[in-house]
Amino acid sequence: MRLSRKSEYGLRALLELTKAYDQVALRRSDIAEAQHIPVGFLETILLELKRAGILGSRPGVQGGYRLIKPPEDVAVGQVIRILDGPLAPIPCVSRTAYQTCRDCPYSEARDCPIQNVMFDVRNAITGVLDGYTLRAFYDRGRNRRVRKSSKRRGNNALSRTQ
Amino acid sequence: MRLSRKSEYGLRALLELTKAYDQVALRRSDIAEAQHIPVGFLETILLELKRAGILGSRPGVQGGYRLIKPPEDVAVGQVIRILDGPLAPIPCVSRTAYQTCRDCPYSEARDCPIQNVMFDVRNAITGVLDGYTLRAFYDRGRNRRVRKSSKRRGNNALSRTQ
DNA sequence: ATAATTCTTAATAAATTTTCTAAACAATAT
DNA sequence: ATATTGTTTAGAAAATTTATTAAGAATTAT
Repeated sequence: MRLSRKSEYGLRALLELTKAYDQVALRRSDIAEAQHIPVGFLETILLELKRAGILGSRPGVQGGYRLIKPPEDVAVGQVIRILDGPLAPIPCVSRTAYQTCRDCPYSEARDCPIQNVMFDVRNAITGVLDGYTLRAFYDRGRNRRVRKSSKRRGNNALSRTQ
Repeated sequence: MRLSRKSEYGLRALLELTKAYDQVALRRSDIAEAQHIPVGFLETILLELKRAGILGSRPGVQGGYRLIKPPEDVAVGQVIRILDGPLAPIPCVSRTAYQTCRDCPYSEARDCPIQNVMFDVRNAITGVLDGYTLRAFYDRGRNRRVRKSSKRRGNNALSRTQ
C-alpha cells in the first residue's frame, strides 16, 4: 500500500510545473535540482506524463516542460495511475484496469471476501485522489479536495508541440 | 498501492481458520491445499501471525493452527499491518510507524503537499480496513464493516500453548 | 522410550519490481 | 552551424517480494 518513489517524484515535479503554469517552461534539470530528483529518472517520468497529455515540451534554448492542462483539471489520482498503474489494491476491483485473479476459486466474483474488502478500499482511495486536483495539491492546506470546477479555459497560447 | 501476495495469502488462510474457529486446528498443509498457497510461504505467514498473537499452534497429531482471538476482534487492517507493515502510503503519515522523509524540504511537515494528500488517503484506507473484522470478512456480502461489538468472551477453553 | 506427526527457525535462492544510468538521436532557437 | 534541450531505448543496479530448503524441536500415540 505504498506510494512509489516514481509517483512521489512525479507529483513533486508537478508542484514545480504548477507553480510555473502559464508562465515559463522548466528544464528537467531545473526541476531535478529544485526537488532533488535524479535527473535521469525524472526524464522517464516527465515523458510518461507528456505521453499522457498532461505535459508539453520543447527542445532547445528556452525549452523545457510545461503543464498543458489547467491544474484545476488534473487529479492527483490521474497522475498516480499514469506513473504507477491502477489505484486498486487488486486487479479484480479496478475500474480502469479490471482483471480476474488467476486461480480465483469463486465462480461468482461477488462472493470473494478479498474482493469485497478491497472494493471498499479502492473506493476510499479513489474518493480522495480523484477529487484532489493539482491546484488543491499545490495550495496545500487551503482548499483541500476542490472538485473539478467550471472547466475554465486558460489562455493556452502555446506553440504547436507544447 | 497494491496488496501483496503475502497479505492476500494471510487473509485467505484466516478465512479457513475463521471457519474452523472454536472447532478444530488446521494443519498448514490443509490450509495450503484449500487455498492454493505454496506451503513453504504459508509457513512464514502463519508464524508471523502467531508471533503477533492472532494464531496459536501445536505440533504433532491433531496439531495445527488455530485462531485464538474471536474473529469479531481482529481487523483486516491489523492483519495487513502484521504481514506488510504500515498501511500508510508514506511513512510520514503513519500513526503506527511514523518516520520523517529523508530530505523532506519542508521544515513544518504540515506544509508538505504530499503529506497532506497522503494523510487523507491513509485515513480513507484505515477507515475501511480497521473497521472490517475477520467475522465480517468471512461473512462476505452480509454484515459488511461491522464494528467491534460487545467484546463477547468466547469459550476459550484451549490448552496452554494454543 | 520410540516413532510418527507437525510446527519452528534461519538461511538463502529465485523472481519480480523499482529505481536509476547511459548513450545515441532529434528538434529548436539563434 | 552550433549550442541547447528534449527523446528514445536498452539495460544495469538495487531493493523487495516470493518461495524453497533443510535441520531442528515439540507434541501425541503407541
